[in-house]
Amino acid sequence: MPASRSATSLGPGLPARQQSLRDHNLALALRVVADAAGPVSRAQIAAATGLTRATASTLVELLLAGGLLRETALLATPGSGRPAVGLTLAPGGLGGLGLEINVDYLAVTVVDLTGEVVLREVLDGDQRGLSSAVVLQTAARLAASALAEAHERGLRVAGTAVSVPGLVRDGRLVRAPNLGWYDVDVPGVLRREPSLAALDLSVDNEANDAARSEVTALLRSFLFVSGEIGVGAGIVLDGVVFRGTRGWAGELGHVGVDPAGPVCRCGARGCLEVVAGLEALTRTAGLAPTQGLPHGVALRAAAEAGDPATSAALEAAAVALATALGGALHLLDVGTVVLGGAYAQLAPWLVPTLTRCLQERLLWSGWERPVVRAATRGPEAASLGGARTVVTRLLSEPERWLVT
Amino acid sequence: MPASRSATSLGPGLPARQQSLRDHNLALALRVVADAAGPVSRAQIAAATGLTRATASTLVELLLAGGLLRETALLATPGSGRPAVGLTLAPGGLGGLGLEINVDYLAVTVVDLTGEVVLREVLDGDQRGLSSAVVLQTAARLAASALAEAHERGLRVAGTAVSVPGLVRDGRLVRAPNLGWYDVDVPGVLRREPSLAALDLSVDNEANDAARSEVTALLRSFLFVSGEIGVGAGIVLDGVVFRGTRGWAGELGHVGVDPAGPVCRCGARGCLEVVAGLEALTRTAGLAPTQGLPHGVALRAAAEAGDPATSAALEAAAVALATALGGALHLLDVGTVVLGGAYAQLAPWLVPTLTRCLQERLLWSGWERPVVRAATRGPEAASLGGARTVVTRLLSEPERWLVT
DNA sequence: CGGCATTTGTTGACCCATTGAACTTATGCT
DNA sequence: AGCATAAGTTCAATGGGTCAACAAATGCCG
Repeated sequence: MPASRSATSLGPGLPARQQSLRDHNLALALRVVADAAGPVSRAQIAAATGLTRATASTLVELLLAGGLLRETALLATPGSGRPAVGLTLAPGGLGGLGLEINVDYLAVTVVDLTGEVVLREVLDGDQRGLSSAVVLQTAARLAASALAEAHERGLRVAGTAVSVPGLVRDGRLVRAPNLGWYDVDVPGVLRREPSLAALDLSVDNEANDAARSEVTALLRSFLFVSGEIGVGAGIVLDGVVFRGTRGWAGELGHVGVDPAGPVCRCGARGCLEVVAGLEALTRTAGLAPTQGLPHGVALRAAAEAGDPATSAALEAAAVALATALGGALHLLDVGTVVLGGAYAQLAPWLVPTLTRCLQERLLWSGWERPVVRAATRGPEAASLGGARTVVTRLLSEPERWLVT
Repeated sequence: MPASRSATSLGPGLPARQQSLRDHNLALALRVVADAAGPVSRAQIAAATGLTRATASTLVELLLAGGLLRETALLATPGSGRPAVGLTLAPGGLGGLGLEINVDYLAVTVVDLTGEVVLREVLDGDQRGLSSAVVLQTAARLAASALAEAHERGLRVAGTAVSVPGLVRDGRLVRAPNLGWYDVDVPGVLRREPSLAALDLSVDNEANDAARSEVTALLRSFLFVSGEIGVGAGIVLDGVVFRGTRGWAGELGHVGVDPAGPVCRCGARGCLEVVAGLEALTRTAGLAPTQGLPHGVALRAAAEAGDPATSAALEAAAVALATALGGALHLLDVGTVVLGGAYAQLAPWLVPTLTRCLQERLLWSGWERPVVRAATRGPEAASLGGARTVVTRLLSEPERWLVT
């Protein structure tokens, strides 16, 4: 399995110094441990990286001293020879925090270096109508308490990822229509909470972070489709979210699926969003427009009850989704679709038709089957994905966390 | 302007040695010279890269010895102080060769380190019906003669890029329907020509290489749409062609644009290809199916003559293209479309409608205008793009070309 | 039970690339 | 002519990886 990923120090355009060698090789050694199933020996690190045993040893020494690795029991050696000392990622040493601010809940997740969830909290409640300052203060308190709790358990949080349901540019939330927020300096406001003041904060779109939460060793490239009132996609290529030239990539909702379809709020005709978005689904299913309550819940209930109008609406949505996704998969050459957001709950009714239509549509379905499945995470998805991102970055630049 | 690009030595997963430092910094220094408008001094290289003047000097010394750089006249210094020695890419030293094998012509282009065309030859002639062995032998001879000619002018060709109109996987041409070729070992056959035997040969899809030929310092991310009987796209992101997980990315032709459209040979309904491909265009325009002669020529003639059926057909194609491209631009967050292949010739009739429809469709057209324009290159596009790719790779790993 | 092969991890001399500071070279300005 | 200024070079110092030898810890076999 290729270690892959990227961005291990030595950015292009930057000069390489001796220190860069160290940084690169530290990350390399650390990644071997992170990607391995069980404990790993120094000799195995040397073999896997191509470095000398001598170098591997010194690197491991530094990582141990920095609290990133931990020695475990001896490894069971197959043949004869001196037994190896096992090395694993240090649990409970360093970790990452993810904080999600969404329309009807706030969520926080803390993970350790292994990516395991240490701590999670979801705070339900409709945030619409509240000012951004108030909501962000609540979120900041939530994060601060999680931070304190994590600290109490001996976990140093290395950074925080904030997920928001809107367009992010240079760390600022440009607009979040569903919250009614425009041009909010999210990190700035969060940092007013004293215990967050010094933290390394990064902000990204909620769908991107949710997509990241679905990355596994086996599934590293896929399209994460988030179906809510709007329809968005997180494009994940080899474990990395593709953001496009301006960070606006993944606008699946405004892919045209029917030139004869209804007019969208964007002005065009037959966008996926107006055909298969939750509002359209609810209307086509003949359900009353739900106030406050998420559309997904009502739809799922109706589908479970076997309501024929709802079934027909879901069928039509699946066909439209297949058209849009077929185009996207052809363009990007990706083989897997993960249904997230409200689509995850509706997956049992969407997947069969969607899969069938995609198979009919995709040029390469004769060679490789397209895979469509529901997201595995609920509302904690984005905060988990954010927290994992922090950890991934940590693993790729460990030098920042070594005591000097 | 960011130097960007990528892949300057030190691949992820590989250990970093002292030599890697050298390699990285050599490429860095070389890129400064390559990206600069005029000659550059050692001191400027040092300043631009962040390296010491001492290091910059030794790097330049190596690049001079390797024939990659050349000293020019002194630079006009603005103030006082010792005048600087100018450095430029060595013209006529190392270069790259691009060879295109297409349905109705063969083409070869040789460029020097600066990307300037040194030599070009196009051999017209329908290749259909001929066996791959025969065609490839002709192509090999063409390349060999270009190689000899270049050699005579003192140019060392560092590598060769072969462009083919079909699906490439691991260097093999899996299938090229328009040529009727299936599973051809292109490099293997080409290497039977003695003077090509030792060359570094790489193979890629013709549309990808044509797309590369449109990359400039100002335009580094765009969608290159190649309209022939099929419709393909080369996705260029920050100067690099995006290939997808299996190398099949850019299949724009089978993006669905009309659920009520005609059935495509892929089995689906309303693919872009059956609505706006050349065959469809010719048919809708009421022109006789042209034998041998490229469809594009007949269409352009009819359009120039003001034939109303042709105008209507082009208008309809532009609308369909806008639907497909709107989706693609939304997904990828790219702002520019370059029309290539036969679309380039038809651009005057396509661009106005296409631009208008895209502006109506794109969410961000209020902030930034989408740009649609015709490709600047004719049949030499792919071979030029291929040759440039060779040079780009050369510039990113200069250590391979330094005498030891 | 003892010697031996085998593998792990460590030590120290060596190599090599970048740094930093001093130095030389070549020009413009006064 | 003298001085300021900037370009390019030299050389000892720094630091990181390699290499080979070695010590440590185990299994195997006689």
